Amino acid sequence: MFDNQKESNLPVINSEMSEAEINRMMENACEASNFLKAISHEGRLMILCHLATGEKSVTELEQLLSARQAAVSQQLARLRSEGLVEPRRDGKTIYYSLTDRRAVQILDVVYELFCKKG
Amino acid sequence: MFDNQKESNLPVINSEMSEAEINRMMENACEASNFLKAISHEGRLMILCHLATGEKSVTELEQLLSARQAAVSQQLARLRSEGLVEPRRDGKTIYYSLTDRRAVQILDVVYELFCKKG
DNA sequence: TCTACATATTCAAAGAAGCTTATATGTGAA
DNA sequence: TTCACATATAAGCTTCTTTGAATATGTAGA
Repeated sequence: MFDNQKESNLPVINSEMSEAEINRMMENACEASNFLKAISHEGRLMILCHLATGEKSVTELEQLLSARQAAVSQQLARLRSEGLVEPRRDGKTIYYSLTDRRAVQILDVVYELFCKKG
Repeated sequence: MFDNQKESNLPVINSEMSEAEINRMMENACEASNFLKAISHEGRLMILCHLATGEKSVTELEQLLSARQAAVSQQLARLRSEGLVEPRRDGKTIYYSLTDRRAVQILDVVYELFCKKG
């Protein structure tokens, strides 16, 4: 096993915590959990990766993911509801871009850990 | 909107990528997606947080999470099957600890983003 | 060996999430 | 206004996930 304390800046959780602190922590965990669920879907993860290189229209994303219109639109709806992306209309087409620096930061780490291995 | 390019080290994904490169990327996305799914469960996320402060027995985790024995054990089984934690037996009790630096790194970022806000 | 304790596993039920098909909305051009 | 295109939403279905209850495994001590 490796030594966590050396690598992590995570706070110590102990029994001296007040109930308020524990509640706040549970809320944070819930929020983080929702965020992670939103990005842990393979299609949505790929969408975020593609958007990280610049805004894309829905049709472009459909092609990049080889997925159907409705499916992509629903995945975008989910990301929108989490505040991770935002739409910009230009005529008939709608372009999506990232709005949340948190998404980019997590993606960076995920990219480090899963794409640069080996 | 903010400028992704300034903040991110993510690679550019363009149409000049070979099929092999795209396949590799899809595999990575799939692997990352599985990893993120494993940690995006509120209970499992809390378990990982608790383990980040040092190994804990199953009973301790049950109390910390106010959850039932079977539920905690199943969550641990999932984390075990993903290779994120490992058990150590000492007499009748079994202690769990983190085994995957990736979990700690993601947790660090998540903690930064969701617990230090405001 | 028998018993008690700690943990794991199995299985069925409940719930959540995702996809497809069909339909609706909004925009530009004729 | 009518049509065509781009996107969004809704409904129904299927599949995955999670949970609780019951049961099994493994260990220590009497």
